[in-house]
Amino acid sequence: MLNDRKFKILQAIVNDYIETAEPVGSRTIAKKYGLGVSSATIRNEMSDLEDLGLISQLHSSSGRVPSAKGYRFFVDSMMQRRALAPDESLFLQRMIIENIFQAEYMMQETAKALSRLTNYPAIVSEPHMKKTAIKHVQLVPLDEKALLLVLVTDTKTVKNQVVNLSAAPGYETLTSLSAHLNRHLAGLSIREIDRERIDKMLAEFGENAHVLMPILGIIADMIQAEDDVRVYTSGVKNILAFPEFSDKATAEKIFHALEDRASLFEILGTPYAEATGIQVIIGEENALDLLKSCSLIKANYTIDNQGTGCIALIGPMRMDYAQAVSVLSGVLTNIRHVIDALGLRSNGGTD
Amino acid sequence: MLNDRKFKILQAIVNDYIETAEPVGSRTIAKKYGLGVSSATIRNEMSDLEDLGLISQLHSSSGRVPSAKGYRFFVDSMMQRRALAPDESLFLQRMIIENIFQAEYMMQETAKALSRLTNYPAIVSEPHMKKTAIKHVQLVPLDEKALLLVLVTDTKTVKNQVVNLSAAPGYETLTSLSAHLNRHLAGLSIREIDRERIDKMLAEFGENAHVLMPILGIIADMIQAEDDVRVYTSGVKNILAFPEFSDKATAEKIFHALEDRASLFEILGTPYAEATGIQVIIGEENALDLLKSCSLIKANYTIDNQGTGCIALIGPMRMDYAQAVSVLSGVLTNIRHVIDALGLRSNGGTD
DNA sequence: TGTTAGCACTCGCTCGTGTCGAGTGCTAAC
DNA sequence: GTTAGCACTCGACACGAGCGAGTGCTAACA
Repeated sequence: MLNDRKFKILQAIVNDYIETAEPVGSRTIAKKYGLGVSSATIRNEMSDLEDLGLISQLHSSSGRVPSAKGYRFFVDSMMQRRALAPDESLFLQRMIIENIFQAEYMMQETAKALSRLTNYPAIVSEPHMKKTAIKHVQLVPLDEKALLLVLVTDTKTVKNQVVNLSAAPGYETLTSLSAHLNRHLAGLSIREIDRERIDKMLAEFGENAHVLMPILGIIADMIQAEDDVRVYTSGVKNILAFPEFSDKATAEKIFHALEDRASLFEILGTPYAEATGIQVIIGEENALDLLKSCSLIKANYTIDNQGTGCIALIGPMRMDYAQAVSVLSGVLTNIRHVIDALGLRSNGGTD
Repeated sequence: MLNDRKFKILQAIVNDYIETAEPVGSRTIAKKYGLGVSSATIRNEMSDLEDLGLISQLHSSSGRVPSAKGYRFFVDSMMQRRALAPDESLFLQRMIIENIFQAEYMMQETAKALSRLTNYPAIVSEPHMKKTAIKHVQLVPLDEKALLLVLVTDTKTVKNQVVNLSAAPGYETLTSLSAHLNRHLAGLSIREIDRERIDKMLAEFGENAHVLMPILGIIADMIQAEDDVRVYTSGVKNILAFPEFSDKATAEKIFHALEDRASLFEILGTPYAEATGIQVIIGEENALDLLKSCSLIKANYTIDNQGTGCIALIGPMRMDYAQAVSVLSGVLTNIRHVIDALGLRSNGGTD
């Protein structure tokens, strides 16, 4: 499609513009990217590239800027996947070690790592768990009027909540009630707890039957909350560093969108389970108006039978795609390691 | 010190400048704040106010702007404490109800409420717990190679962590080990767990002695983490809305400071336990260079025998002190209610 | 036929100038 | 003590000239 020289010129324009955020002129290319031809020749080639819609001018005597189509071509055909630098790998490895036993912080930490390494805002969503099941329930004494309910789910997350009662049973009683609860509930999802089972449990609870219903209600709430997908961001302030967002109104809009749960899901797109690998969505390709001047780099990861989560980076169209893609890919590998270590059977898309 | 008319003029200048962020001229005051005198008279009075250092001019023909001294006088002598609006009270009350049983989210929610109600960035730090004691320990089975350790402290926070072992004991064993742990550890702080006690426990653990040391190590870590004071922010993006921070470099510096734990503590100031009531720190009165052009409104709250936490709002010097102070005061009352309800014996400073 | 030097042209950027208006300080009159 | 009037200051804004980076076109050259 493009001869070698046009290819190199387009590459030079994209790279230079990513680096400087200034329109790139023919002389700059001739001097800085030594192709062995004069600026006049480059001008002719640039004119052709413009006819192809790969670059464009802001006004009739300015340098050229890559168009969305140009970025697309760059990403698809000439971007060199960069290997992670040693310190980047180290950073990610350390993150695994620190987080492998704390699944609940992992997503937040992943977002932090992404934005730290790339200086772009990062979004990470938890996998959508289709039907969380109870793995273990434990009642822990607190004081005369309260006990603590600890719930472990099959997704290895742990939740706890204080249960206030007019009179809480003592330690021994709670231990035996915990045993009853586990025998009945372990392995069940919330829908499987039917009338019949509750009746049986009420009978076993005997004089403590009055504590059962509040507990079941709280368990239901907890699982409900667990079924809600959480979503984390990090490094949002980095957008202030990009000249394309120097307009305060734009910056504030993006800040706002990245603070709001609903719009975060809009950005990630639903259903986002379909695609595998790392997707690069450039400018106008974004569904959201707000992001038409941004690029989004995202990837899905899947936990078998439990659903798909999403990690993403947002930047200006002029973002460093090579870096962003390689860091995202490294983080994706990390997530898979952690999921495997936790025994959750990862099925994350290859890239 | 000031005659009645000067008083009113200064008040008008401060109020108008807080509202508009534009230097206030004599005609504006004459027209908008009908004092019954002409602009010329007001000009004479303004000249006197400037001699007193209460207001100043940006250049020789601009309107007047309150000086730091002027704001100080305003706050000390003429600010009218505003009552909370019904919807604000409602908002705060609902927040209590939703959070009273989730002490760990309370601080984050408090910060959110503060910034939501005032549109200023908010900072909330947890009280510094001097010596967290163990209230209850529970071991919960997970699978063949792991168990869950749940720790309840005397501050009513609950922590849990997965303990990985080569072979984890079964349910009955864990129940009896939990009982041993509680008998020995309940009521102790980490320093009180001495060699002698550990030896006794090792003896009681019998064939399961090998799990004790990892568990004690993790408990120590948890309490250590609990002794670390956490600090939360909310609404930082609001600074973008103030013209005084329209300079992107300034905005970014503040963003940065409000993201960094260490600088947050610098902002709150240590030791911050001394003062009671709501403090208003204006411009240059701030110790930190970064905040010399900002104002800080803060208050401490104390939990008996456990230490002091801090809540604060940051804004431009031209901030709405009356609103900020009343909202902060309302939130302070809220915190005391929650602390009382949790049985933590509040001792928060009156204001 | 492809490449290059030269040149006219475009257009954003910067800087100086002029005008406008909000605001002040001073003075004289009430 | 208060006010009207007036000269003065100075930032904001608009306008125009000059500059320079960059382009497109053309003619000459290898």
